[in-house]
Amino acid sequence: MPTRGSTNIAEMAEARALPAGRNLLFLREEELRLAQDLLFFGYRDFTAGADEILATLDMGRAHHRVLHFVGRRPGITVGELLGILGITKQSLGRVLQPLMSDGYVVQAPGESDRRQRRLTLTEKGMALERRLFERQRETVMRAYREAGPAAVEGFRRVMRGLMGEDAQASLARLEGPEPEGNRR
Amino acid sequence: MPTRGSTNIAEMAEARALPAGRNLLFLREEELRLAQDLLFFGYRDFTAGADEILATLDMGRAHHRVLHFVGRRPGITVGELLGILGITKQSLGRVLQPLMSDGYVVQAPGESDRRQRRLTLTEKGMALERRLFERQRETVMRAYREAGPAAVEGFRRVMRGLMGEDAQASLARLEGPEPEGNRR
DNA sequence: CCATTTGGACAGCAGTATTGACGCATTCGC
DNA sequence: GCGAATGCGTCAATACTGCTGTCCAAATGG
Repeated sequence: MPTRGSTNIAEMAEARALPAGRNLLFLREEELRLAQDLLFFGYRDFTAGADEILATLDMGRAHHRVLHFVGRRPGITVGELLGILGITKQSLGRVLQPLMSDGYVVQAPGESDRRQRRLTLTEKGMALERRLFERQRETVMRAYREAGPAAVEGFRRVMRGLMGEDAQASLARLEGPEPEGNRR
Repeated sequence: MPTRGSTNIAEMAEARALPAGRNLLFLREEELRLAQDLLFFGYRDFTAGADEILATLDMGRAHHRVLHFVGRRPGITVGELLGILGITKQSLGRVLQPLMSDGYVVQAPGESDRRQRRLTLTEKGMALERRLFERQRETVMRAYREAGPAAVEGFRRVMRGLMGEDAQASLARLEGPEPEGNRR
């Protein structure tokens, strides 16, 4: 039973014996381990700043996500938001209700379909979203500046590739043009 | 009260009026919004595959992280692990205890300092870690292949930049050489 | 008119993380 | 050698986010 450094994972020893050249068809052991580490640390620290602000308001990341996506798509319906976030109606309800009763978000019936509740940030909601946004801007701006424009483009390409089809579709919709007269 | 596309965030209209050229000193509004979206969707989908496997074993991401870092640093002490994960002793205890009692991880007193509990994966632990690893390899490999080697390098640079100092130090230690005879 | 869609609401459960306090064994420093 | 510091485990209470399941109301659309 191994208890020390070089364990008996055969593949690991094998992978380490390979030359340093990149072989993207067979992702080397160390390359993936590094990707795992980078994503863990990077995502954690990316969210850390906003989390601090949110904690003072008795909110969490889920609240931020709602503020973010409602801010990005004013007039979004509950159903669309659920699709983007990938959570259940009940989970959304628990963060959306407080956001509305605290005056960060307002809802209005859809014009063509009055079952819908179109969500919009209030002035208060925009102010908070902007505060969180500015906090994260510092983090991302520093990373982008240090890495350079070419690296930024590469970062975007890889992150897109990590997404599943659903997320890529959601992102395309977010980036895309505003739907006609907000009628979804 | 705005309910439609162009809200009254003055900066947004201003930013959108700028030419497309990158200005890294002043990160344009849309660039950061995109970064936020990419990180949210990308990280979520990156972890989704492993999460499925973990759910069948009544485990969560926290268990995976322990398996990952103990696998990366066999003989790591509890304190070092706490430093890397950035969580409290209590939180770690709740996932580490089950992992030990289920035979995924074993602990042994340190040789030079017997207060320490050095953690190591068992065969069973290595097998599970590998299974989770292989699942994520598919996701990352696809993203890397589609993006290309240059993009991968850029991705790494940006992710490193997102990390705070502590995380960068932790990562350097993980990537760095095995400490002498495992004596920390 | 009725099935479907959209959304709200209630109850209960699980996983992850927190703070604070206490206890024990071991090691370090003077 | 002895007190202080370190490494670790544990108890209790709490918060946030997600899940499942059930039920209900309003509006839409054949």
